[in-house]
Amino acid sequence: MNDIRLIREKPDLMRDALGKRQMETAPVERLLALDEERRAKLAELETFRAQRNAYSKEIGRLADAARRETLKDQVRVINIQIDELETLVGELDAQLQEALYELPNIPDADVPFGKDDSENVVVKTVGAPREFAFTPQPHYELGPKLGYLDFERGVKLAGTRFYVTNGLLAKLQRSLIQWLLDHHIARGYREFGLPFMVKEDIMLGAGQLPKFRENLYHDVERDAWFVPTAEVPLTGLHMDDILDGDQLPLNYTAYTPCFRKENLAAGKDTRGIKRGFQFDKVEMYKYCKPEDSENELNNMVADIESALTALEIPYRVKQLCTGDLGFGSAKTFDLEVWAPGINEWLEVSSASNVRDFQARRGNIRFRRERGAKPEFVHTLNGSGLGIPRTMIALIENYQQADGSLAIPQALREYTKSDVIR
RNA sequence: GGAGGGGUCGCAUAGCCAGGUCUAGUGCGGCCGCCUGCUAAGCGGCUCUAGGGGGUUAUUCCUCUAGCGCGGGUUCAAAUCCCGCCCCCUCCGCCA
Repeated sequence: MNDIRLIREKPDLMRDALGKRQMETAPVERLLALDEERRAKLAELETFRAQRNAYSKEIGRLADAARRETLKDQVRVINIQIDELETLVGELDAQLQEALYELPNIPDADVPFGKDDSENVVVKTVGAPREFAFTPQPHYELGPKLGYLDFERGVKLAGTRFYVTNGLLAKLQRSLIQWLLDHHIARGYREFGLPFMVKEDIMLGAGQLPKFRENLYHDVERDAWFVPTAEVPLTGLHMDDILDGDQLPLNYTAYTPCFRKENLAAGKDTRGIKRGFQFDKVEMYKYCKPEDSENELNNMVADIESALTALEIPYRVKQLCTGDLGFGSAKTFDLEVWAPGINEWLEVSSASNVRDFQARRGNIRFRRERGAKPEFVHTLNGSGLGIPRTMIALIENYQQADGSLAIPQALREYTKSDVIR
């Protein structure tokens, strides 16, 4: 959510941001009109309330019964006005809120302009794709051949877009999660074990609702929503808090499964384990001071890169252009790994500086020092990493001519073996 | 699932039964000042959040509104009375 005062005072910033994102600017005009009307009515309402407070106080003091009754009558009249105005202001508030929710974050000045994902910019490519002496197989053939990846039983248990792993592949996946967490912890992140369901107001505060309602699983009886990413509970941790400025930045990491309803047509995008209704992810998250967020985004990207480097898989870093930037993000880098079997770059991480967009909505603030006014923190999030796609990269990059898989050096401590066959 | 107790300005508490100087008191903590070789003590003052209006527009300032777990209701007026919900504690029952 953007700052209404900023939009009020500098509407061109918002119009410009929408233009860069290839979006209509009409919502800004509607918002400005709403805001002006709301403030006018609010002033009116508050004047009446001040009047009522004064009269009520006087009634309490008056000894004369007749005069008391006269004043009571006057307040009753005022109360009719107040009721009307309260209803009106309430409606305007709701509309304003809704209008604010519809406006995306303002892209940073250094985000390249572009109309869509075709204009994202590859910032760097690290590691050359491995040369194979044989034709590398896609993971969805290799896995089942090894007997450790079972699509049929996934469907049997939970329907389309689910799968089952077993044996060494299941262990490799668990090892990967554990290694990633330990890797981040060693670089200064604190691990969290989180609920995989959250209440609706946490979803709202994290910005998943109302926008992504149709993509979320939830229990209608209990106000419990399955998390689509650990970013949601990690944001929720400090909602309505006023953090101590000295403690910032806070670097958090957590493993959770992620649940997303995405009704895609069957095809290239849903083949294999690339896009399930449930997937595992290790998430990274930062709360920091506004002046530090740009640098912290670079730090986070470096942290993700160090994981990919240690896993020894070729990757590239892409900066998203204005037209492809996520709704809440001011600046985003995607990290993609090379998958030689399916022959494509796979997004395993997306690291974003959200600035105060999420903090304002979730009311997450900090105080620079005792007595100072609370300010909104900046938040950043990034995957570190998405597990299924990283698994695809591991399986396809580490496959050997005999159909077995080598285990990356970094993970052997966890898997207690160096090959899967 | 049943019975009882509780949720108040950072922390601890008072206020609620008997609605109105509650502008929510007190203690602790914290900040500023005074006093004092130093420290401590003592004395005085200050202490939350959000929003609106006015004045300057760089900050300071003046004023109003709202907030006592959340949401409704009664009333001229609600921390206080009524209804619903949430959370915490104790005990009983059930259960992995």
